[in-house]
Amino acid sequence: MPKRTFIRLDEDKKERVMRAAIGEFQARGYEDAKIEDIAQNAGVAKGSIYQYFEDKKDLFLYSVTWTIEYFMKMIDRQTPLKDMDIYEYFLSGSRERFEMIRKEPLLVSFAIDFTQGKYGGLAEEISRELKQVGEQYELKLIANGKKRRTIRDDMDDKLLLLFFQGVTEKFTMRVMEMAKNFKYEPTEEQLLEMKGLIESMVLLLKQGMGRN
Amino acid sequence: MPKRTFIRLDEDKKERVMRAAIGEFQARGYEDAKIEDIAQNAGVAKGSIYQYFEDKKDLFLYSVTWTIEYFMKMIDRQTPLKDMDIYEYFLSGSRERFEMIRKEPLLVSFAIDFTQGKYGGLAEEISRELKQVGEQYELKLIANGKKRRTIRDDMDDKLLLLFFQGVTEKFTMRVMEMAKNFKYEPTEEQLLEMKGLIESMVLLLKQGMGRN
Amino acid sequence: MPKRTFIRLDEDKKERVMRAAIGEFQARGYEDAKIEDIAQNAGVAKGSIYQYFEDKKDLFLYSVTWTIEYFMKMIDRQTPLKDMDIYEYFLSGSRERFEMIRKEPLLVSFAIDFTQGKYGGLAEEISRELKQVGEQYELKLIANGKKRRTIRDDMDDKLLLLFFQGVTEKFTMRVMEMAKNFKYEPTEEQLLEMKGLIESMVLLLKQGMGRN
Amino acid sequence: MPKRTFIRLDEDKKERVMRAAIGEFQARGYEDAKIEDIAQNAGVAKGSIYQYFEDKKDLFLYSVTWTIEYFMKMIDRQTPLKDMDIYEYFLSGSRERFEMIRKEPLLVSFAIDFTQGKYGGLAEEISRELKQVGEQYELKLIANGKKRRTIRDDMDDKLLLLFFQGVTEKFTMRVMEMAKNFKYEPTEEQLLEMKGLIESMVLLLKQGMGRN
DNA sequence: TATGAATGAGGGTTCATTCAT
DNA sequence: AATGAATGAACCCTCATTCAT
Repeated sequence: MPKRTFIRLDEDKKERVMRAAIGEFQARGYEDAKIEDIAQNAGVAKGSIYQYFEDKKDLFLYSVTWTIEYFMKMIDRQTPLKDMDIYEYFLSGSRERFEMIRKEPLLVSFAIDFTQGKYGGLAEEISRELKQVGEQYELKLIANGKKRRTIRDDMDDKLLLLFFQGVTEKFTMRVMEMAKNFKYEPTEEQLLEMKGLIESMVLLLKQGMGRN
Repeated sequence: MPKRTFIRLDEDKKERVMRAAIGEFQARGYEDAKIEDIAQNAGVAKGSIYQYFEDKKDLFLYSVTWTIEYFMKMIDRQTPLKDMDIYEYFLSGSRERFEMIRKEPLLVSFAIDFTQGKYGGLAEEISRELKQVGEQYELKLIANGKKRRTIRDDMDDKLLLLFFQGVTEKFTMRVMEMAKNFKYEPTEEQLLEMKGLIESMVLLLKQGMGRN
Repeated sequence: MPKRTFIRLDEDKKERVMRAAIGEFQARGYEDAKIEDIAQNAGVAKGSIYQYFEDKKDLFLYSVTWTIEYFMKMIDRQTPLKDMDIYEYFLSGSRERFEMIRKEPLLVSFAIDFTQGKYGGLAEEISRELKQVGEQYELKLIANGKKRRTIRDDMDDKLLLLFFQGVTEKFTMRVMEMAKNFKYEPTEEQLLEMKGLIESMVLLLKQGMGRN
Repeated sequence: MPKRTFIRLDEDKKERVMRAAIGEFQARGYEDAKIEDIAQNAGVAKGSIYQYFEDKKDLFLYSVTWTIEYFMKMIDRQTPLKDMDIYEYFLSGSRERFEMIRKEPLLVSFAIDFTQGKYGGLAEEISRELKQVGEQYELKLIANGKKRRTIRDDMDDKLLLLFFQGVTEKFTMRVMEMAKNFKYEPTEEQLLEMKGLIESMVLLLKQGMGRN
């Protein structure tokens, strides 16, 4: 819910503001984030922030929304995942995914943090939505897998989801950590290591929830 | 690092202060936590908090330490798990674990949060300790499992640990949520549901990382 | 002292701006009045206000002047009151006076407020003018009355003025209040009630300051 | 509604704070009044004001209440006015009243201002109460007068009240203005002038609403 | 000339920390 | 040692005024 003034801004300034905000929130947490610093980093005056957003909370909430939309666009651009096999899901676009992590570590870590509830009740409402979209998709993958007989059908979908999320979140975090460590282009070796990580994960997933 | 004054306090008051602090930090997050409210809830004067601790940060850090020590004691009290099978780990003692979650939901969720980095860099240093103790133990279970040939040996211990943690943490969270819903004693039915949850988890773990 | 730009505006826009300003000052008081709201209500851009007036104070001062001029014109238009008896003053033109209150409650109440000093020192200087014009006239009526022997001559004109103003202002306020309550045309009944009010007032005035 | 902290303060500090507040509100109006200046003038820290009052509005509201209570005490100390004749009301105790005006010009002018609605809607609630208390008393004086046959009985009490208030308020204002002009002790001459003013007023009142 | 975005000084408010009792 | 009042730095937010288009 930014104000009209913000909507009308040119893309460049909008992006500068949003990235400055996200950077500040991520660096200091919501309470400690200073509007003045955000404005400074975005290259605008403190007062301008209040021309764009109702208040600090509004700015934060839109930071979450903006990030979600950013990823939505990213994902849209990627191959349609409609009928993908749950195990293929990670093995396919993995290079693209690594790329994204490398190019947008700020957005990625911000997204992870608010999704995991690190911003307390603040982002809850918005991120719950995101979470559910994700869960819907994952549940569909699971249902698909049962139909294709690649996933065991002796267990409740909810339980399988728990298992699936537990494993994938943990590995994603691990990949994130690795990604943060290489500055520019990852070396071929690093990419291989990450690929190995993902393959192991898929193997474990397949073993665990697969129909053997 | 509380001051000498705090050390000398009688156990009851010490506990009241620590629980008030943890409750406040957990409810509002570090920045939003108010010393005044903590003092109030502990039934002491605001100034007294500063007789006990250097400052807010000191109080927070000790809240983490205190929680860690609490769990260390718990763990010590349990049957020596030395040679336990990794799958048995959850099935045995599950009732005890439920008990703890039910009796100390505050401490459990506080521990989960700071372990998972929800308090930003603040608790990192101290909580690393708890994390490592846990990890050491889990790695030992994994090594044991490999020896006993109950865990696949074609995969790196670190990767297996990741898998193990991902799954168990997610299920623990789920159990926590359930535990929050029953007020006093859980009904036999609720206990059964939780037990079913754990059994499914163990099954998935076994399938995934087991040697089939 | 509006700028040349304002002077050149067409009457309609000028009036919209002035009424918006007066409405805002009256509704919120000088300090709380927001230039933005005034501009909005006048249907012009905030910046335009600064093309018309030096600053907020300038706008306020001119609001006072504008109102005064409005009433001057009104008064000019009425039958020459030169030789009117002080008691007749209210009984004659009373319908016209009610009309004005009904048609311009905003201007009337604004005039009353700044005349009575509700805007602090701000309007003092300018409104003193209106006050003096009024007082001059009332003093003339009093002098006339003494000559005609309808007003007691054992009391100082200044004191009689005080008495006269006290009574008439209070009753005017009362009439204003009543006027606010009827939406469109006042019913004949309401007009009668107001007339009765005025007649009672005149009676009291006559008794008090008259020569019996 | 000051906080407990304020209630517990010693009388001297309480009075310093209240007078500083009233002085500031009276000098600059509500919006322009600065908490910092109030604190400074009271000789306390800005933050302390917030230990005493919820916020600026709370402080203002209590300033009104405090002033009212101050006058209540003053009046209580004076002769019981129970059965006083409406005309005697002003003639008796006039010297005491002048004294009060001279000694507490700040409180008096503050009281007049908020009673007359100069603080807009802010003090409305509280001052309405005060106004009604006053009106009740004045209506009683009028009823008494009718019984004693010192007030005409051919007119509605409400109308007589309007007349009475109009006259007395105006003259009170006039006396206030005069009082502001003498610094220390009023000269005997000045007292005489004020007395003359009051006597003229009573005469006019008596003529106007009296039974002749 | 009209517009509305940009600016930043100013002031209310919070709260960790200090201090007097 | 315990208390709770006192302090003031820090920060959000408002809005009159300026400025670029």
